[in-house]
Amino acid sequence: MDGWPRTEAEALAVQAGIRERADAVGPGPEGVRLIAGVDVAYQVEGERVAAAVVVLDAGTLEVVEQATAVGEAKFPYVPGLLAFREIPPVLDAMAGLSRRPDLLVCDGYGYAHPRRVGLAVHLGVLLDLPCFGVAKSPFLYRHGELGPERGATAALTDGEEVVGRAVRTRAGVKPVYVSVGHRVGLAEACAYTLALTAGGFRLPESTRRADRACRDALSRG
DNA sequence: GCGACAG
DNA sequence: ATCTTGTCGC
Repeated sequence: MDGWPRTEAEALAVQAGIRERADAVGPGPEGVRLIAGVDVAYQVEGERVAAAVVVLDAGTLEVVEQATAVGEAKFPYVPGLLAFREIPPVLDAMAGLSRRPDLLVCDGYGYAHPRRVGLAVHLGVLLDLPCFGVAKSPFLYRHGELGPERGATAALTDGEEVVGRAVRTRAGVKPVYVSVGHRVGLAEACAYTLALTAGGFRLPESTRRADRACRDALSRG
């Protein structure tokens, strides 16, 4: 990672450029066969980080391939600048894949971001791959009530603007927060989220697998 | 200015 | 994110 930002000011400038390159949420990719989950784990004290990309068969949700990478964190955690901390190790892991996924699912936000350049937008643009994010908390945003059944949704808003959707992936359990990243529409991202949680867990199978993989990689290597 | 704040 | 065992519940 050569010209990676080192200061917040540099990161903000990079974000502005990424936002300009972000694809205006079109209809999305056709014939998606490979869906990849992305996640990063950190070590308590040190700078060590581990990233994992796990590729699933879109039809069966079985793991097709996975790659991990361990290294040193190159940016601190700053709300709104999470991408600068997570992307370097993720790109390293991506380089280890033999096949290019058709769609990426990130653990965090995309468009639902103070400047509309969350992790899923940033990663999608850099790799030029369809990408969206699924977060576990609403961050700065709000949403109305949604039914208790699996599949219920409510708009996630920032003032008047809809930035994503709260999606109940499991009956009676706290919803997940889906937002668009790059080259995928919100409705489609939500549909993929439900398909990826058909197994009964709150989080997408893709991020569950990636979460486990990067933790293992961190504890071993 | 102060606190809150995806992971 | 991470520090953390057992435990209550379907």
